[in-house]
Amino acid sequence: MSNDTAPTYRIGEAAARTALSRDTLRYYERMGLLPRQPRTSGGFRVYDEATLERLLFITRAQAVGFSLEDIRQLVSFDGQGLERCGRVRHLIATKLAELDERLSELRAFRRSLVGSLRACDAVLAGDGDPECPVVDPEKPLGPRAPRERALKRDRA
Amino acid sequence: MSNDTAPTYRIGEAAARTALSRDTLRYYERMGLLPRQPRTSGGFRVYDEATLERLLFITRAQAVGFSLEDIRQLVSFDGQGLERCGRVRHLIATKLAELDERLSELRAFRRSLVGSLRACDAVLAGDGDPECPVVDPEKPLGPRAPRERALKRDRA
DNA sequence: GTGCATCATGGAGTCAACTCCAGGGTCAAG
DNA sequence: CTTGACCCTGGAGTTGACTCCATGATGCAC
Repeated sequence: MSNDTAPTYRIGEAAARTALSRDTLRYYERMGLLPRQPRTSGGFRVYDEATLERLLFITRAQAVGFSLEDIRQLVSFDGQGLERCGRVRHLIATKLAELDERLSELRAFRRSLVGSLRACDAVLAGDGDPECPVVDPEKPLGPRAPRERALKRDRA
Repeated sequence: MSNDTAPTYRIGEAAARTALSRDTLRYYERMGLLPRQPRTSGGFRVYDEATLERLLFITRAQAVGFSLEDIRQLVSFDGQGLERCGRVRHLIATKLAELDERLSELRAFRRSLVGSLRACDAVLAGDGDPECPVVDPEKPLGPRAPRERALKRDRA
């Protein structure tokens, strides 16, 4: 039998693999987004692959606009059985509806951005007045990444 | 000649019409998201329709994930002429690219949510183990509205 | 010309989500 | 068995985006 036990990581590795900071991992644990992680005899947190998955899930959820509290509610249903599953289903359905609303907002905003881009091009091509149409009556705006999570070292 | 001058509003009306608070309007002005508004002789801010449009634009931009700083950059190019338009175009193009990335994140997340919903349904229908698949290895999450901006009165 | 709602300003407070820090263990290498 | 990298906890600090407050002026109705 090959000795392929599932790999585990300490907080530094886990942080590197999830592109979060060590402090953020500890913070998530305090906030209940992760259960208290198992520790080594010396007290070091140990992360397994499933937990890293969970962290990536959290990151994606955040990136699309959920608060940590929202996320906590979803992942903290750590009871067992069908009754829990029913509640989770309900939560997910709710979140899905919210997501769809956000999606259509995003699309509407995208349309207005494209419109502005074209208006800009028209102005730059010399058609009409040299008034950039973005900053005046009908101006669209651009999106932005949810957060700069740059893994700054934790008191190296 | 009919006396149809464009309507203007004081801050309370403007706040009501944009579903923002008075304080938020003042805050946006301080932060440079709006130019300093014209005042009545008594010093009261006056808002016109174009400004309300701008506020709605800001709200939409925020709802899809932009920071006020992002938005400020876009709306503060209040110079004139083609050179400004070129810069604005560049900014918009950048934001558009970011937006598309966010859109695909959202769609990916949506897929994972739908998958979880189906997994929940399967469990609830009695197929397989009664282990809700959401909270374990492969759990998706739901989205959330950007912010609850409920127009609390400004020291009514 | 007196009320009363509405407004102004400057500054302090709040909340979420981190981020940093001090003081002190753990552990693998040499 | 010392050293340097890494980790622990508890708590304070930071940033963005508001929100609230005290004090005082406006403005329209009666």
